Amino acid sequence: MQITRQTEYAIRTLLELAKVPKGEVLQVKLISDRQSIPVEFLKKTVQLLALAGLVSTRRGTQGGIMLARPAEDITIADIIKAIEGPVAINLCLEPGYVCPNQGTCPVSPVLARAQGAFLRELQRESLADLVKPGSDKASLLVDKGEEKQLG
Amino acid sequence: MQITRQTEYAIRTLLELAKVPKGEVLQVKLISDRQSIPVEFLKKTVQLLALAGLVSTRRGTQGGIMLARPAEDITIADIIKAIEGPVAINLCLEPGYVCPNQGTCPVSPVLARAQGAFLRELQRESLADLVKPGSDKASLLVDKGEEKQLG
DNA sequence: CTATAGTGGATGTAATATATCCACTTTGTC
DNA sequence: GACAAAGTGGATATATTACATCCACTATAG
Repeated sequence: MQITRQTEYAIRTLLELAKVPKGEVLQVKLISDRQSIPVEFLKKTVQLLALAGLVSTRRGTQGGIMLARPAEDITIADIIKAIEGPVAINLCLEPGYVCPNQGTCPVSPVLARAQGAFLRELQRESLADLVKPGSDKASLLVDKGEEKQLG
Repeated sequence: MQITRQTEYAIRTLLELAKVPKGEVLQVKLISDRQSIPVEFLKKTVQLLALAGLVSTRRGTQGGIMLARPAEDITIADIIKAIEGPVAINLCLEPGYVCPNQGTCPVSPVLARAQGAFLRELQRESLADLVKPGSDKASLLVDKGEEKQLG
């Protein structure tokens, strides 16, 4: 019930890229230093991001990586999906899965709605929104409180 | 980014309990048969549910387990929490965690909101709602479609 | 041609999820 | 009171996944 550390690395990486003027590249090594991410591991992560079409890469001296599309068009949902594959909060929501309880199971609809709400929320803000200062940091506390209310 | 199988076992177990007349118990063994859950594993699971105050247990012959509170007062969010502990979609949302990037990190607010939306959705329906027939099974397909739209 | 930087495969390690075994306690019934 | 049924709890095993490292390779700017 958590995004993986690799996904978090990916998010932080893309945020770094989003902060850089369009067209410029950043070296993976540099990002790994800034964000304290093991280089070799970050390299793998970047490959997944490239495969998903979120970053493009340039080899050789002066090489590096950059966003493959405008920061306005990338959301955290995209990043999670790039690293972890399609989001499926439970096995029964995985694409192609056929539930043995075909329609009699009342749980999957609920999980599906919750997952939908989750993704919808993540799609509301782009990387561009996130890197521009003065956003809504206060909401963190609010929502954390709500989580506490649960238990 | 998935609930564990154990959590799903727990959900299915509580649904079984919710279907039974109030005050009656079900044996763990019986539930494990009906739901094809390894008995020994289910026993552990039930212990967690009991610890969380979701089921109460009766030992000895004629023993078994039952809901510890009305089915109207139990949601899937409660069950997830009982088995997996407090929901924290990412490390930085875990209770007591202090982010090294204290307030400069734009990600946690977004994740927190998404997680909030997720939990809120799960809290909208109780076990009682789920076991009564004729609910909203159609929404499954709708929300799955939306997930596809993402990729 | 050489240093730089991404590519890709193999491998290792740790953590977690899943499951099993078994000895023990409680309790209803004969 | 003995016995069987049923939950309790600890130890252990296995599988899967997450996380990480190593290294040989390829492309490219200067």
